[in-house]
Amino acid sequence: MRITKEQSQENRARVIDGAARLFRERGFAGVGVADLMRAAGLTHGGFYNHFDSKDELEAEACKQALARSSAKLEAVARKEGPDERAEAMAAYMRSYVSKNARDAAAPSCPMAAFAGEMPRQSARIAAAYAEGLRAYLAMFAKAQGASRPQALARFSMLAGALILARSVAGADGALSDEILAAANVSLDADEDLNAVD
Amino acid sequence: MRITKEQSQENRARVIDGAARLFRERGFAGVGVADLMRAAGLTHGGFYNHFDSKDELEAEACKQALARSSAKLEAVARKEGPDERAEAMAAYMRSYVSKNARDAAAPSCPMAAFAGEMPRQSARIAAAYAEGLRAYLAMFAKAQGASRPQALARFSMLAGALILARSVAGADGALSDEILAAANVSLDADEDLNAVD
DNA sequence: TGTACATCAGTGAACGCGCGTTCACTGATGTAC
DNA sequence: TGTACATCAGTGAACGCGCGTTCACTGATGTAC
Repeated sequence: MRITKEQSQENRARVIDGAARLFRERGFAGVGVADLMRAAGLTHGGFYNHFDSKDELEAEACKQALARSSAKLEAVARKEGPDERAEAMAAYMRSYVSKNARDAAAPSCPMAAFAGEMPRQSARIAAAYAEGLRAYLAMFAKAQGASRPQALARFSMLAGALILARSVAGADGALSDEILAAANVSLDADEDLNAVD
Repeated sequence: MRITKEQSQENRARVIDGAARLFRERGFAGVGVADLMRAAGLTHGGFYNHFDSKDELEAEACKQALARSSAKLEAVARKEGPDERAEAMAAYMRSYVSKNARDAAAPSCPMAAFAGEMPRQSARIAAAYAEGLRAYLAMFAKAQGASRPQALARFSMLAGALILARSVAGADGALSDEILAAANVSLDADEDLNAVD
């Protein structure tokens, strides 16, 4: 049952979209090729018409997920006027460590979701991830307006809080909430500091 | 070839020790039962003489790794005099985000190493991890002497920086170094702040 | 524009491999007398 | 204390399952005339 080229391209895109979500939910090793194709409404046999290997799809999905995160931040960085931008960035950071973000099945932040697995991934995937993280952090620093070390440390704090809060969400909800709350307190303190300057 | 009870207990302990290291290096799913037994100088068949399942060993290894981290911190928290303790804690935190810590094959911090996988682990493992993290964070706050939200945010920053630095260590060493350096700058700033108070 | 043929995205069975787990067996240790 | 037997930690083959990947096949699309 041959299909049109457009349909095929659309199928490929649908596989990547689904993969980006499923990998964030269950990790790379936690999703099989059959799952990935099923999520796009296909059967597993056709997988290799689109990708050399599962590894290639992992790299593609990683690249796409990170690029989309950068794009969201770019919208913040592009705001006219420093006040408006600071406000948008504050909202972005608060939403980053919100309970909604923590409780989403597919983690809202692919950088945080994939970071732990990266040391054990292939060079191809690690390169796609590093490239995406570099671009994201550049945008983060721009949107934040502070010095680059400050921006990196602040993102580290947000990512760490999200990862830690997720890690105990099931077994100790109170501790998880406390970690998120502490991240918000830290953001408050930073805002006050900036207001004084 | 039956062996003494003492030898058997020692074997069990050796399996858990090796597991705590191997799981940190390669993740839970990345180490097989045969690997775990081989690391203790045994063959895979005897595994179930010591553990109900691989899952039980994962929980045991997790518990032990976290308990040892807490014990190290307790040594810091127990220092006499606030100055001596502050100094020891500053050294602890700097070592936490050092290049040595990042480059170790088995991550120095089991909390950071396991966090990303926790949302997908069994209740048994998640409970052991949450219990361990709760104890560790209590000790961290005590050793640091600041408010609990401040302590949680600071640990989030350190853990996030370590995880992110490790995630790109192979593909972008410069970015990885920059992330660690930023964490150190942030620690400097906090120290100055405390010195002023 | 119609027609005949080649192409190739998708299907589902099959392969090979590694893994967690089970099992029959071994033989030194532990124990009952 | 010495002896005979039961126990059980360790061994390595085997099982069953899921996974990534391959393959022969299908039939609608694309293309050459």
